[in-house]
Amino acid sequence: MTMVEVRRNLGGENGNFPLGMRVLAVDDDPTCLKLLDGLLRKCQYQVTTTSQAKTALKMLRENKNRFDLVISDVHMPDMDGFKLLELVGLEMDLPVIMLSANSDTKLVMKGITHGACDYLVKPVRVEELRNIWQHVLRRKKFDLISPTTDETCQGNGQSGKESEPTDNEDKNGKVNRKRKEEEEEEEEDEENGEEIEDPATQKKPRVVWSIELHGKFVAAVNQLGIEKAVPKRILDLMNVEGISRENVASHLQKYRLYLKRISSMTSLQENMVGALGGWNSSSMRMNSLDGFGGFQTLSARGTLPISGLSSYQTSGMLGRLNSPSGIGLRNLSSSVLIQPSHTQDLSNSIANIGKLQPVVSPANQNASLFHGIPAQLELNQLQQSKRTSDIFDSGCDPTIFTSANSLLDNIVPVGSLSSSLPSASSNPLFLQENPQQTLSGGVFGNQNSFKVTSLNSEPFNTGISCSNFLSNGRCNENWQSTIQVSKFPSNNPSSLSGTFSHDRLLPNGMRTNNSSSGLRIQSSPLDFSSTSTISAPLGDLREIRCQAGFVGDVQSVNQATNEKWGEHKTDYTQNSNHNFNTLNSMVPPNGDVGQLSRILDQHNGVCNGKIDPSLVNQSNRSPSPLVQLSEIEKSATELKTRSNEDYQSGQMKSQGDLVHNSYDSLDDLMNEMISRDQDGTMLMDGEFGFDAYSFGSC
DNA sequence: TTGTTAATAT
DNA sequence: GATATTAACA
Repeated sequence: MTMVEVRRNLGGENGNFPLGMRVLAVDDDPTCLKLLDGLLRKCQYQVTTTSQAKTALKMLRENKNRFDLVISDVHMPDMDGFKLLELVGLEMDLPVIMLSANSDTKLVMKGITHGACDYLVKPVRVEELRNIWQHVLRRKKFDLISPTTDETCQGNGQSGKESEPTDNEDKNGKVNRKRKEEEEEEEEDEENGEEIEDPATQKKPRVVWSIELHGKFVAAVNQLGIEKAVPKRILDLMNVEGISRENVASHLQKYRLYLKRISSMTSLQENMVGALGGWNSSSMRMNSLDGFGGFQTLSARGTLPISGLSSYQTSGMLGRLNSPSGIGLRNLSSSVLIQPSHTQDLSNSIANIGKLQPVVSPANQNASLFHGIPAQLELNQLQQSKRTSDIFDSGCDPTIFTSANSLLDNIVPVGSLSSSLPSASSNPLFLQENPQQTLSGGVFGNQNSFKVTSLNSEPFNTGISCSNFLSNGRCNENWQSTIQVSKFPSNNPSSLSGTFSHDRLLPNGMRTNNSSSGLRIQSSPLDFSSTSTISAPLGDLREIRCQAGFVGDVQSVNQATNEKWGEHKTDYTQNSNHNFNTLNSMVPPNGDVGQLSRILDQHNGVCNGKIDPSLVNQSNRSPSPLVQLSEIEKSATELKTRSNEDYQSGQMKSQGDLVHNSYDSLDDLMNEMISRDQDGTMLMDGEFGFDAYSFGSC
């Protein structure tokens, strides 16, 4: 309804509002009433008079639309003016003007608070009556704008009608007063047109953390290192206008919670694995271990497609042992930084986080990422398929593969790795070896689940951090940073259940003992958008015994490296956040994908005869099932026969799928895992859960 | 002032 | 419930 229409209605038949406005005048004093009548008529109002309040009320009730406004004396014998005011307000919601010779402020206040739209003091002047129409207009306008409020008012009136006047009075008074205030505001707006809001009350525009913005945020955080990432610095690094320190602080808060959640998920996963059985007593000890090379990356649920496999190895280990470590990344259009690190120098590593940045050119990513990886993948897959056999029972699982289910709500199907791999907009993470890292002894020394002989007790620490930012829609879900750090547990002779016999060499160059080694795949019940796993290289391992305790590696590592986090009130230490930092820091600023292939090559070379660990850790779902190496090897060999390109371009299918299905043959497994498009590129299954693989060793 | 956390708003 | 803003506190 337009204002014109409102005024037409207000004007009644003639449409010349306020001319002809229908006014009911109530006053017990005939003289005053007569005078009032005359004045109102002088204003060309349509006037009805009565000397009795009850009569007035009756008239109003008979036809609620008969009058536009009521003018009532306060003091009347049959009914108090305020009572009439109240009832009118409740029942008709007509504007009521109080009239009284008493100009006492309290009385005026009472009238207004009880809902009177005006309070006139006798003798009333025509000038005052000339503008009373505005109350009608205002009331009508208000009704149109806020029918609900009016409705409420009416409702209150109805309900309170029978109750004590005092109760109703207060209630009504408030309502009416509020209305009055609103009316005044409206009036102001009308008068001032577009009034400038008070800067003090003006709300800040809501900051939407777009992907780009978040990307800058994460970049800044990475650059600073999570430890030093404080709102102000982040803001400075982001160099974005329009956001305040508070905004950043808020986002940082959320980001931290996110990381924490991830970490807790990891812990949960570990715990579940341990609790699910399949782990013998010795394996249970793994919790006490510093953690063995298995680690996984987690990503927030969101839309991170991940595709990419890379392997890395610790530099120290590589140099000496050439033992390869593999990392599986499933991150398309996301940035992932992975770098092995040594536990001992976490602080330094963290400081270097900022240096980590994805550095792979899209063109090369495909090849480089997958180069040399196939074997490991194969192992994983094979093991998964063969999961029915319990390798752990046999006693040795040097290598652990960890895969986490995808948390991603949206998984982006990848047409091909090359296409899916980081584009200019995406920040793929890549594993890089850190040549500078040196192994320091002691890591393996105390490991229960894992025994390595000839390791020299060198600490082995690997870490991966992945940060994935997808370009797809939701920013919050795009936090795909995952971090995993794994430390190789020190070897604990007591925990050794067997010796690795290096009888067989896996296609990827890994040697495994049929009886003692197996792949173990760990899948997390939790969805991880991206998971990456790293296999810890076991350089000089002559004997390796593995217990199915790799799952706990991450946790143990965290504990080992949590000194810094411990400083925080929040428990970051237990989570992967810490790891994340470490990993990031470890990643060489300029690492290139080429390293992956190189690493892989090394891996092949190193593994020969030296490493057996091949456990694929299939997370919670089936912790115990293990695949025997022999079978794995066989499968792996078959896989190897396939073109290398296929492997490189291939992507893993969700682990979940794999888990649920047992494969009788390699082909089945492969089919299940990989779908290809016409170009021969692998297609990522929408429910792809195979986000990460971690290789415990070799 | 700044950072962190919790409460509150959207 | 997820996010963002704001308040409160160290």
